[in-house]
Amino acid sequence: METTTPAPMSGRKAQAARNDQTILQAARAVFVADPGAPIAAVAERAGVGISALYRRYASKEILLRKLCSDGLKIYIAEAEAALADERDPWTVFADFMRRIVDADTHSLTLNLAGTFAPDEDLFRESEYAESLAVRVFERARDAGVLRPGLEVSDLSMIFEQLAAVHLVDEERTVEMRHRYLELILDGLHLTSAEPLPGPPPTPEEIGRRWIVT
Amino acid sequence: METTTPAPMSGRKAQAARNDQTILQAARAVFVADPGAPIAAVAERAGVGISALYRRYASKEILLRKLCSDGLKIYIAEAEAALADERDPWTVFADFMRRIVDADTHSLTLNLAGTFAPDEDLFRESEYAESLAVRVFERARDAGVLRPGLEVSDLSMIFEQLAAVHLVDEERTVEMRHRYLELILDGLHLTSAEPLPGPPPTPEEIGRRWIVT
DNA sequence: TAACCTACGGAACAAACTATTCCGTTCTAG
DNA sequence: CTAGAACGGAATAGTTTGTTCCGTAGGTTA
Repeated sequence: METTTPAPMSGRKAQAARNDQTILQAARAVFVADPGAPIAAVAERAGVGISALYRRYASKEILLRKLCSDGLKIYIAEAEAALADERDPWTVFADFMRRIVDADTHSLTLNLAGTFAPDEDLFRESEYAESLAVRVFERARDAGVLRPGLEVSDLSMIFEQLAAVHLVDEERTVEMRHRYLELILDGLHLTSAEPLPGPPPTPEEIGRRWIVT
Repeated sequence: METTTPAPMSGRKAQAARNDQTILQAARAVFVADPGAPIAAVAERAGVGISALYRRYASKEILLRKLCSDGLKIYIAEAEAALADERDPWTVFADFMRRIVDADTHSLTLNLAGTFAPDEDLFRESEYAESLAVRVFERARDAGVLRPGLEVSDLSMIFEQLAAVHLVDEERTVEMRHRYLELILDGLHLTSAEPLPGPPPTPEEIGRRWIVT
């Protein structure tokens, strides 16, 4: 007899499936708080043994890549959603930024840059994500709702700045990030203001930080 | 016979005095780039041996405190200069922020929070610096040149965000920080805009991050 | 039920790293 | 010429951490 309920919620398989999630969440939380954290800290936070980790990820580096890759997938999904959004260009753009800040996809980027060797796959995903970001940005710029002189690469830098906001309480941290995001959005929306000083970061300047030494 | 020239620029003493500077600069550069850097990295960057370091600072922690303390002294000097500045309130305030970003006093703060136990002296200096910042801020607020709802504690958070901007080239990094500082300043100067969302960080939330675990 | 296999907990291991100490050397002042 | 300040850098001793290994428990199948 077959049921539509996915799994009896007990049984070894279900437990393992749940651990899949728990471990990834724990890993994210731990590495965002401390990029150099030992793998044992992840296991502890997840409430599992170390071997439960190694069963899933053959090495720390592979786990790190997985986390980054997941972050990119979220970023991609949000960017695609923004491109499908029919509301007025500024609202779409601002909401995109708000959702990225909510998803906190840049905390790992910021902390882990240079600590592990990017994958071939990771590289491809990253390129694709960037190409979507370009389209989201250009749509706003072409609609004339952005301050002159801005570039897509400014977005990366802004996301990273916001990811640097850190209080001990996680919920308050998110609140604070939104506080400063609104401040920045107001600055970005000043369509008749002077361009910002200094040439914007080049894609190369942004990418070079990922090279492992 | 006594000369007014401070030192013959050769001799062991002069060399040592020069090393004092070199070592501090090197330490700053190294720890800003990597807060967990080994002390040997500082020596190498300074082009001296390890014992030249230990002759001056009995331990890594003491060196770290020295760096922090120096940063605070600069901050204090800039704040005092701002309080003595007679130009219009907004210019004074904005220039204060620009100079703090130039001095880069928050890179260490941001990176080192929680990695060493603050001194009694350090604590006092920090309190004094904060009290000055309050006065600089309140002068601007009372003059009505700030967006409503802002608090002094917002300044700390903003400085830390800007300190998170990092490219490989140091000069470009400073340039980028100024780019985003102008963006933020425009937001802060929107005197008739809506207050920012979420309660501002409390002094306690900001200070708690310094507790060593 | 019995054999078997998956997922797991966590101790044990080995490699790497790093703050600090120590000793021989160099250079200068007197 | 000599005492000693300043130094370079190897050696030390302790800690940290990624990964492996082995024994166990629960579920599955025949």
